[in-house]
Amino acid sequence: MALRLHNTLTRSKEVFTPIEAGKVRLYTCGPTVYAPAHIGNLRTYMFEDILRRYLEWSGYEVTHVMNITDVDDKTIEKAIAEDRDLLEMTESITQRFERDLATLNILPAHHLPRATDYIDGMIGGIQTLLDRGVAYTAGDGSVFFDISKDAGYGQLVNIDPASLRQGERTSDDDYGKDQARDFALWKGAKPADGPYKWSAPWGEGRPGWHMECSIMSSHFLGQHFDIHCGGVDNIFPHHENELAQSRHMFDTPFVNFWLHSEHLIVDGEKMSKSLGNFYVLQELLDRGLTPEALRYTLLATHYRQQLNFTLDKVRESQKAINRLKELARRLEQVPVGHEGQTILPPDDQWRAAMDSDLNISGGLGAIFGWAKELFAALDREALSAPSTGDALAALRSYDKVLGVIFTSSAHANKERIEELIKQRDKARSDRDWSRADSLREELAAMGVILEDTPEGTLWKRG
RNA sequence: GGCGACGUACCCAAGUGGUCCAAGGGAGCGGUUUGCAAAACCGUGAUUCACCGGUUCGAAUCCGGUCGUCGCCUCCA
Repeated sequence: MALRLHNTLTRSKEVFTPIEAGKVRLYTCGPTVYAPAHIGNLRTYMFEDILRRYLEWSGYEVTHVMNITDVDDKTIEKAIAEDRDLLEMTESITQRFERDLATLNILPAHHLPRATDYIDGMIGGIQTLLDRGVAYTAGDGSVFFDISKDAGYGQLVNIDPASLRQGERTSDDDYGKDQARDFALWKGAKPADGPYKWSAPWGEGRPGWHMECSIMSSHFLGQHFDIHCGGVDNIFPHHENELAQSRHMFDTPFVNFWLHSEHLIVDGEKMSKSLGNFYVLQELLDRGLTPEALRYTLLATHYRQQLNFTLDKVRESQKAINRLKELARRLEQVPVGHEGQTILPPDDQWRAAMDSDLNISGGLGAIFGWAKELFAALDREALSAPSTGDALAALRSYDKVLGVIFTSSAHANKERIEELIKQRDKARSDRDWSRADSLREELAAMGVILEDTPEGTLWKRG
């Protein structure tokens, strides 16, 4: 059985074979740091996290690079509007971004290069394209890539290059393109850019937004690497252009697998600021939703399917996670040496599902089906000690990918909650049921659900 | 207009030619358990996979058509 991934380049599932045995070089498109990430952005990073974790779970050594776009129209515009230094602003947003990922238990990339640190490399790349005759300078100091020189142009997005050149939107562009969809490798400096410009042989300005990914990916991963990811909106023009320029800058194939995640929509509609259904992580946490429940919600829908994000779905996710956490707790209590039946973990089912283009629903189905058997055996006190150990180990193993069961996220109000529970336990031992019940209601109002067990009172978030 | 995805029980969702008279999660109902709960367990849920037609011994799964939903094509994950 082998891992198969859907390659946008061929629009089909292909068996994944790394360039270098046992190792995977992975590049994922990171954020443009002009505003905090919204839940839709985070969906894509969650998909990439599952991809990376599953590759690692399968035994690959992964090198993961994510770019930080810290110079483009939006970042410059915002810095100037707020009268802040560009790098100071982008750095603070980048740090918030990293905190958001950590909150959701998304593994940080091994390298997080900032575009502004690689401008010299980008200038060198553009020079190569000029030298090779596939790029040209425009009157204002800009440099454009000539797509008519690229026979493969349009392959990723699946459109005929001829139709692109007949595009009717040519005149929209401020820069002097002489062909419809030629794209900017370098943007000549404009007054609106303020101090944010760099010197190049053909004039002052800044890199076009596709160039950074070619240069930074090749810097860390080589000119030919395994997987490049992003959201579907990146397919065109960003990745198409990145592929075109890389193909001509480098003398090797560029990327073997292009993977793209579908968008997240909210309550059935596209998320947008104008519709007012625009969620940022912190707002969701402020509503009392837990990081684990949000993580589960974002990972439980297959990455090539639109994810309809609703608050109900997050609540369902919380319950699903609670079930697995409860299973772990029960397994930990089985006495050593206990006799009983053997129940094997569903490793084959889990692997078969995940190997099929990361079929997470199938994988979760396997885990929950197995969980049901374990609970039934545990209730009958009929699970053998070896099976218990295997089950716990398997649960920990699956959670290396899922990242929602054995988490120890800091809970707000934890001390207050535990104090109230202590008072209630006292009331219960005094058989003061009305006081015990009112304390339980008070805790319920805080979103805390109690479980009285022979081993004491447990609590969890609802 | 071009490109693409999708339509499976009350909701979410896997399954892509027979082992499916269709996984799993959530909600519901009845029962066990519990001081009461919670959690867990037992039982209960689609004779059916948007609709119509076709291929086949056999289709949720393949082909054609119809209807519907959504996305990309412009900055956007």
